[in-house]
Amino acid sequence: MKSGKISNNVIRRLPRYLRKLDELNERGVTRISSFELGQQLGLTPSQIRQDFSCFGEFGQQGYGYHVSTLRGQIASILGTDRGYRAVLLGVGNIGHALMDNFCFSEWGFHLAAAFEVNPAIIGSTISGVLVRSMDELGSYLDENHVDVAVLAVPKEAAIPVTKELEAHGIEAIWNFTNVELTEPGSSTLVENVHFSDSLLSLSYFVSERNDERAAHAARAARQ
Amino acid sequence: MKSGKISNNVIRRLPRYLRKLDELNERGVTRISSFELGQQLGLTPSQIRQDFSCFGEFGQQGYGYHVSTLRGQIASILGTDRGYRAVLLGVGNIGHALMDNFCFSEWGFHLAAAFEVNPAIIGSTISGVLVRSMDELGSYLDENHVDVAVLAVPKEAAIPVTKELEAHGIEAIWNFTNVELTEPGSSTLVENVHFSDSLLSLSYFVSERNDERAAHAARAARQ
DNA sequence: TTGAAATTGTAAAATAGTTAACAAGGAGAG
DNA sequence: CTCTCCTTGTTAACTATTTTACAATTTCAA
Repeated sequence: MKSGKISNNVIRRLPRYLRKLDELNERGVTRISSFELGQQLGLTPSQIRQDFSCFGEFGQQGYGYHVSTLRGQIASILGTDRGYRAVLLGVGNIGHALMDNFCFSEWGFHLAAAFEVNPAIIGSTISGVLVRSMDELGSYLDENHVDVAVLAVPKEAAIPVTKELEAHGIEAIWNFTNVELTEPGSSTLVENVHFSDSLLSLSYFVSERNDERAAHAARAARQ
Repeated sequence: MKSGKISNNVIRRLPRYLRKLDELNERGVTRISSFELGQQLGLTPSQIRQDFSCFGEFGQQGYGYHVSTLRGQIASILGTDRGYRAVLLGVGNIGHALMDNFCFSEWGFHLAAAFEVNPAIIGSTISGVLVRSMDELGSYLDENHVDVAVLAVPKEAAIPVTKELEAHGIEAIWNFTNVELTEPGSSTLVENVHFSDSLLSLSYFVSERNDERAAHAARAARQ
């Protein structure tokens, strides 16, 4: 078992492993080798073994990995058994969609409250979660332990709301705004979901493929 | 200027550069050095210069980079000036939120149509885009050139809809479902927006921090 | 019970990515 | 116009990540 700091790349692969293991579980697969897991995920078997070995010895020689056991171990590494509490800031389209569709509890999170400025929806309950006034945010955070804030407010509100969150002890933000929250000095953990970054990457790969095809066609035409 | 394949890491940083340059533009900043850009993004100046140098020489010695020129060059590298056409599959919460809130045109995309199975919303127009029946998908794709499909259907529909998209010539998918679409054999470009992966990574980092604190507290108590 | 086949965990090698260092050239003050 | 300072692009050194290779161990068929 490797010790010391685990690399970011490894961490980012863990949720993918978890997702695949869930799928295998559902399909009734009880054991899997690093070779087959690699095939299904497009990774090399050694990378998978190397990744797992950062955290312990989860497999068995000559057998492979027991799917549901491994699933549990990865889930635990990711902290899904710690019962983290979250609050949602901003019940606009995205916030609302998260409340309706995203199953926080599936990943061990409890969405305890939501906060909005629009009086039309303050006081309503969405998917079992009460929407409170943004004015109550500070006092709520003072009185309740919250591990993660889900930031889904409009662009303009992102910085002021973040400041208030930090002032009331929030140390982790799941950021759905397009704003770069990561401040040089700050120790707050920020995880960004930047839709536009994702689409732009795809745009690059599409362009690259188109360019390659055009170049190929041009070469063919010249001969 | 470097030649050959550009690394994935570089591509993933380009949208962040673009975002920062847009912000600088709005603030009226006209020039910036790699040093200052690095400060603001938490990257080293050499990495920034190295990244840009993959695509050409955009700076000027003794001066730095001209913000709006550089912005345009990166936007062009990412393909935002190619007028890609997109269609949306699934007008549920996420799909609807994308139509209302995500500004496709800001990134050079044109959202040409949306497709749904729910008869209650088929025929309606959302943010200027007509919602069509999913039954029309195949014929629409045969008659209209589409570069990217935005997949926001329920989990169960992800695979069949993807198969139909591919059967009608779609080669790039922006995937909002929690399903792993990347098939070993397929050449379709898939860009995933897996909310749960993102939250789980954050969960890991929160857990890591908590563990470090607990260990620190235990060490302090022992003395 | 035995032995071939399978599969892990890890050390070492190979590859990839990041940072440091610096020559070259332009900006800007006087 | 000249001189100093600034900042780039790029090469080389360094660091990190991935892959290869293999001893150790277990499974499973006969």
